[in-house]
Amino acid sequence: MIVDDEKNICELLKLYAEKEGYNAQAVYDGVSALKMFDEYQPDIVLLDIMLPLMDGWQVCREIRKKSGCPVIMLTAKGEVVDKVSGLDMGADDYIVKPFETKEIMARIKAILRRTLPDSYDSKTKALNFDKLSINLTNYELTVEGNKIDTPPKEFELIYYLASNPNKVFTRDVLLNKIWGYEYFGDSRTVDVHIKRLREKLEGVSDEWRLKTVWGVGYKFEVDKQL
Amino acid sequence: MIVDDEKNICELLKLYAEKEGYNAQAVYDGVSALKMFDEYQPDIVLLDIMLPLMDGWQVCREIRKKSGCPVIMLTAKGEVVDKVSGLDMGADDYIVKPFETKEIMARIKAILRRTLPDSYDSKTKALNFDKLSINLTNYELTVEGNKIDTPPKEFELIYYLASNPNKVFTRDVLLNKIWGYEYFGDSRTVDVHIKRLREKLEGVSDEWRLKTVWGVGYKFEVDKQL
DNA sequence: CGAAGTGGTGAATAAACTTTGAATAATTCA
DNA sequence: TGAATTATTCAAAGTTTATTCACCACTTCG
Repeated sequence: MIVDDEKNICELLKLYAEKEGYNAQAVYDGVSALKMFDEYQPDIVLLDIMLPLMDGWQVCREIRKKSGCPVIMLTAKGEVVDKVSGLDMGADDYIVKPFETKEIMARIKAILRRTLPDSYDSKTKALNFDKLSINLTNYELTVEGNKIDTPPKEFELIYYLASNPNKVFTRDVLLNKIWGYEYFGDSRTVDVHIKRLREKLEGVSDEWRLKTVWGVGYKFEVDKQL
Repeated sequence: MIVDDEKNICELLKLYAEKEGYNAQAVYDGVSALKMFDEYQPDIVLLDIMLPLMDGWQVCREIRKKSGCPVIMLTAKGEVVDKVSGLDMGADDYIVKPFETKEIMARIKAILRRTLPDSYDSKTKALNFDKLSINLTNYELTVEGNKIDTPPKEFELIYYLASNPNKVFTRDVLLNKIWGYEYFGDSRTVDVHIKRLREKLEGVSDEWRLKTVWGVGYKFEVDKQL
């Protein structure tokens, strides 16, 4: 997502981003930026500081409140910026205008590499594994292109597990992250959802699986890397 | 992890990092850096470009091959650097010497905020020894990359022992730390678990072993240091 | 309203792991 | 060397944890 009041700059960045294979959306003021952010759920934000309606700092702060999405600040040359307090505030990088488009793209690439899981494809906004694709944008799970019906909870569960492949999550953590509340009484809720997912994904691929870690929890296990 | 051939610089950075509450390790050449990297599994690396034995670029490239760990490059003022190709190569940020310590800390903080899991627990590190890796994040024990099945108690036992290599623990201590309660009556519980671990790890390496300290307890013994 | 889809529960069953006790082996020390 | 102490091993019994199932409650939507 590109936020800058100079439409030309937006245009330029958008073109370059698309040339790199990214999806790009541009908005021209701070308030629209926040709105778009919620709707569009970008993987990264390029954010000018001088903006109508709400300045870049405020926008950055608002974004930080609800998301860890990386933010690159664009600053006009000569603009006095306290880099330290800015970084401290949640921005991930600075670029001074006028900039080298090539440099911006390199920085975006560098940040995304670190930020997103290897299996995430920012072009389609989906997590991809052998024969399986998990797309948060449209809440869709596909196996070799065929849609698999997955109710919300099931979808969120597999999405969460698959965003951190190989990492074990306890049931507690999953309940908190996905169900979003402190869970009372014990129950086999998570297990049942795991079971239902397993049924649906049975025999699809042997490169990944929903694995039980006995006495601990579950993980989305993936064999090969790269 | 701080890598710089000027010990003073290392010292300075280390002091500041520790003031911020981080653990810091310093090494002074590229080869040691890679070695330390495997052992220490840092959360972030500060890496000078000019280094003895192997330069910063090469070190960065090697690190990238096996990990997404963030890397900040330190470049001497006037050093000619192609920022773009550098970022593209896997570095996450640049800092030009002489630097503001405050700025470095802010950047580290910014990167870690994004990089580390929600609840930053420094325990999510892997213990690595010759051919053996013990990874608490995925609850996985691997020997030369191959997973070894280990039930919870066995895993926790070897993890605990291996977190303090060469230190002897009595059965009582182990029972308390791992089983988590005062243990009454005598039993060979610990012994049995040790036995099963030994079976699984038999002949894997001669650089370490689960050693009985007669009349006292057990230790995870490692030959070489560093 | 009623059918279909979704989410959660408790109980039965199954699987995996841990502990125990006893037999055996190794080590220490007098 | 041999008695005493400590460690190892084994398999069976015991325990804990996971899976599954059937069912009920709740929501959604025609």
